[in-house]
Amino acid sequence: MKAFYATVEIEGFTFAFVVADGKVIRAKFLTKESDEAFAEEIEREGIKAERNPFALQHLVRLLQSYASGGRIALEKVPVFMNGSSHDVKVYKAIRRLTFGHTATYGEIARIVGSSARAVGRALARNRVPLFIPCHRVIRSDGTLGGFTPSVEIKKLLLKLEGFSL
DNA sequence: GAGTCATTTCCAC
DNA sequence: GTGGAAATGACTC
Repeated sequence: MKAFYATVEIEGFTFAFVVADGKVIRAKFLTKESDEAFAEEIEREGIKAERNPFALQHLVRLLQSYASGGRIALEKVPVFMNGSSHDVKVYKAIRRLTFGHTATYGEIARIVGSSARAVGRALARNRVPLFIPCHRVIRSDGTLGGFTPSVEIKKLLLKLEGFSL
């Protein structure tokens, strides 16, 4: 598969994403690893990704304005969802959450007919964070819950969307 | 199967 | 109201 990748700085974190066939197939906040390491990780999955911010400049701009506080509907960007049918149901439910809205794990669970615990597991495996806005899913007691790789990122993203934490 | 979770809910204090 | 335990369901090994 032929794919392109690019990175964007969001609030001091590097966000890398891979696009193939006009869809985002993989995204990740890089905490420790370099973007080269990210490219290698992608390649191990059988995807040859070439760094080409120019080809992806539309998305790069979108992310940059999101990073500077713009109301960008990232959940509208086409993504490739892989995972079990349960995972995909969870992802679809979450993509209905628009900018500035949140839901609890339990609410998502009721929509897809599973349990809060299972929703958390599905989100932990989310391959396209931000585009599937898993940071908008919080715990019912008002605390954040978890985030991979770091809740600090979840906190930042929610702050970007206007929540005071 | 047993063990692992990015949770929730219920029931004693 | 708080704290702990049980229920929970999908997943991995």
